[in-house]
Amino acid sequence: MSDDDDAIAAWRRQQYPRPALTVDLVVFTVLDADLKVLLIRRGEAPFRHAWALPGGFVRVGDGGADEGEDLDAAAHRELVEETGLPEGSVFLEQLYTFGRRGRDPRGRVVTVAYYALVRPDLAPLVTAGTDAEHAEWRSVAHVDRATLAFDHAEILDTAVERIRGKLDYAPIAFDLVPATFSVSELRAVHEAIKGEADDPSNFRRRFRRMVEDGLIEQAPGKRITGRRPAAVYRFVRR
Amino acid sequence: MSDDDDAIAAWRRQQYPRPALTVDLVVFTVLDADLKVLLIRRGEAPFRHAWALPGGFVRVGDGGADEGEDLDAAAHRELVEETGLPEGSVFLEQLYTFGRRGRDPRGRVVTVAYYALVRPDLAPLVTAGTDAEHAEWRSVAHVDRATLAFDHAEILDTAVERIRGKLDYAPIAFDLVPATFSVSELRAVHEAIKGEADDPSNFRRRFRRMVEDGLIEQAPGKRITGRRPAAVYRFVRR
DNA sequence: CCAAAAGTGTTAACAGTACACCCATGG
DNA sequence: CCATGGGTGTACTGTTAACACTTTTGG
Repeated sequence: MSDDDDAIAAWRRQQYPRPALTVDLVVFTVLDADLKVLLIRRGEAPFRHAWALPGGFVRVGDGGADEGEDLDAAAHRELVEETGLPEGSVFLEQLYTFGRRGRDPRGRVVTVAYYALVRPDLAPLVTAGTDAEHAEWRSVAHVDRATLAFDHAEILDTAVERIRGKLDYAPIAFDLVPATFSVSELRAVHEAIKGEADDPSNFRRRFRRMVEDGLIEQAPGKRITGRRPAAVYRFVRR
Repeated sequence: MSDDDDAIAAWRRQQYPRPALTVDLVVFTVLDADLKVLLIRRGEAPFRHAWALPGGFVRVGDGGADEGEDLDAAAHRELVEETGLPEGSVFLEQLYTFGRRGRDPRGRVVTVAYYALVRPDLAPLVTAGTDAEHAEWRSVAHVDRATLAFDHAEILDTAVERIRGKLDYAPIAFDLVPATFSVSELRAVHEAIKGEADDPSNFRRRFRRMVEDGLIEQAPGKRITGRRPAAVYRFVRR
């Protein structure tokens, strides 16, 4: 294929200007029936000392032997670096790509945003990690959009919109509860994401339907809360 | 902000390797009750003579006075360049970003894919344009995925999946019919996208509800088809 | 008159909403 | 014994799927 090789060589000589490429992560969890997002306090300019989403540059390779990493791999790597959570324990999906010029004062930086869902039993491990002093779970409702670095307010709002929409037709709530959960724990997740109360009785019917459909199965034991113990269930992965 | 300026200068000297950045377009229309996608026959290596999605490089700027263009602007520009259709006559939305290493033999190229919806009365103008000989509307059902350039088969399938999903909750079908349309014309669009028949009577009921909700209003005149003439309607933009 | 599409109507099944009510437990 | 959340039931409403039927046109 010397035809191709020629074209490739010519193309490399041409050297169009290229943007820097990053991935940013919107990492959610639900704690105390409240939707939280993981924010990092920046240690360096620009936006030094401001709160920002975790993220970093995509390893792109040198165009030769080093081929770099896939976008998804970059997102996974950043997730592990910033949270310390084991690979595979967290739901991760591409959200949207933000490339407005001027969104980064350092120059043209395009970012591929991902969102992640962390189970609440893993959430405390994140802020207990090596980056303890500058990573924090913050209530999505109370985050001050105006002080977030870059265009991260827009990214955050896009991610919230996405999980609100997906909640109705995709089983994402199961990534925000422990491996076993009670009916009201799952309902609390729905309420935290939607931001409004959900009739316990009606939610229970939808829950029962999922059991009948084999999406959920009952697990042994009971959840002891100080009130009446609740049955616990687990999500059936397929 | 000399703190920022220092950081910016230091960052520019660092010069991480950067990927090339393109936008690719999945341009849909519906002709003869069949979902079509616009394909281009490539004139240059790699994948010379293969069919591909239209697209091109994002103008990124030189990091100085030239700031380049936004991603959406790049997609709009490519759309105009490749279809010749007037700005604003076509629905355009970001789809997904594909950045698998090895997806382009020339090196690391990340592409932000967009999808577009072209009204059928405008569709013939596209293939009649200056690029007439190498742009073609092809039936989505019959496109040979295996011979498409790059990872464009994957991009196409992602776009089809997207519009199938959105059809149920977003008014995208109105971007695939002329300014005025009959009930069965709109139904034909739904059927073309879903790929299955839709009960005419039940579709009519949903249609009537949209009229009652003010989403659609009746337009003067009738659609003469050779059979019984049908009432025509128009979408009410809000 | 016949084929075909426009257009109307009916039914049963199902899913969502609102609400009343009983049950089990810790304090 | 009582406050609280777990858990059950029910009446009402709206939506969907399936299908029978009438109307209007061109050939």
